[in-house]
Amino acid sequence: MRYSRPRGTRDFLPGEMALRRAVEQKMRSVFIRYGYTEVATPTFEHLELITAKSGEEILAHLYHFKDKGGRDLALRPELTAPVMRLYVNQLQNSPKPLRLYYFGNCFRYERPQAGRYREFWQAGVELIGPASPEAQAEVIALAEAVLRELGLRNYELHIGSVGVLRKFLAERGVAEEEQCRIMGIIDKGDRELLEEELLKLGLSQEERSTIAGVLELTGGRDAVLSKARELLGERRAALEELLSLEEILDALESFGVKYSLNLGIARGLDYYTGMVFEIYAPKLGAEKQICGGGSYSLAETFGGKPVATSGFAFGFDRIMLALQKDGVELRGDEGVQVMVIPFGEEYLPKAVEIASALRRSLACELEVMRRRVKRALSYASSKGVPFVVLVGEETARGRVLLKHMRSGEQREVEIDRLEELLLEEAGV
RNA sequence: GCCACGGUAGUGUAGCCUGGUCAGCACAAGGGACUGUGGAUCCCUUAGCCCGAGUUCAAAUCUCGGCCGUGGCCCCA
Repeated sequence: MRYSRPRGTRDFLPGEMALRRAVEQKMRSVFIRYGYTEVATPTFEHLELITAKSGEEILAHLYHFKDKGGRDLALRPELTAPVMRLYVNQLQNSPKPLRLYYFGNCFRYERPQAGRYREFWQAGVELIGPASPEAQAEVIALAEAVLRELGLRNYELHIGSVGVLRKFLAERGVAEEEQCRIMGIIDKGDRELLEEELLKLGLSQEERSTIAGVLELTGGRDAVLSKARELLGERRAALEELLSLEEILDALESFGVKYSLNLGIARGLDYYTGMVFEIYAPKLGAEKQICGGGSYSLAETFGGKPVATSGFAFGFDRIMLALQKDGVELRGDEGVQVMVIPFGEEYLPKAVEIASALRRSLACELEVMRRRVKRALSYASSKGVPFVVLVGEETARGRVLLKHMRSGEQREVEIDRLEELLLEEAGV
């Protein structure tokens, strides 16, 4: 009986895995250079952690189950909440700012499609402590730096603020829960339903059209900001949010990041509070969002002291797709550098000895199928192994044959010098 | 949640419309020709009709359902 993969999951073969690791390495390297250190959290968490403040959209697609002790558990649908739980549990008293990065698989029960899987990978960061504009600007700049260093060319950064609207609603006495629901409707883009719901909340015609107007605002910084100020009039709390967004944008100037403003961005997660941003790779079509982030509040939700937090997550699989569509050349690991082949079984022990020695510094494969030299060489050749060490009667003189596969050139060398010669010639 | 198209060895495919040869081919893989030398040739071997029901004397082929895949809508990463 053969078994197929569960729906929406993928197998990664060596070729693809090498590329994924290469991209992952590059991402890590940028995170590290911005001062971030890695954390990891469990693949599953208590259901309540996930349901606490994720939003309906996430809950509808959750993988949840009971374990043998009757506990309600869920596979993580994203990583910000688990990382903040980790922070509240164990890192609250560490020096600020705290910069954490992570990389992990997440699960959502959705209809699979190009760039959308039930198991997918996210890579992201959380910056905990600073509330300053420059801190938030740096988070955006970091996301952009990663994409730039990966060599991605076609992407758009959109910055907005859920704070402006939330404060607008709060000023009108709308409870936080209701705000979340409204933001969810905005996120879905159903403007009719939005109008209806705002009416139910008792908002006046003027207030409703102000909200609709703000949501439409997209484009360059100055135009959007002045229009937004005009629309918001005397609503102080909302204006304050707008001002703090402006400060972030000012800070972003020095980072040299290009963006467009979009006050219609709502985000599907309920924990965002202020600045939000999304990055799109237009070539990916429907699943074009490759990054999402912003400033949020979760520490209190998990029983911690309030603390300023912001972060983002990349959809790793979508980044891979975007790089591919952009024609970015990726180079994976080299693979096997040298293969050791004995001339018959009597030389096998010596071959094992030599391979073991080479493995101190080289990726070395030993012929273990007792194939004829001819077949073994054919294998090495088709696998693209650059060097072969042939172990035979020359061992009596402490020597072996070193063959360069590309040129076909071959010479007798001392076993003791083998590693040194290979390191030299392979340039590794 | 909705819509369209698809599913034949590991991979790529022929056959399906017009049911009826042991389901054909290529590549890959393992072995041999060829007991110390690869990218060549020849031979052999391994390996397949997604699952289930129905129609029929007979189903890879027709019908229905399911599963899976690809893409679109919606939403997210």
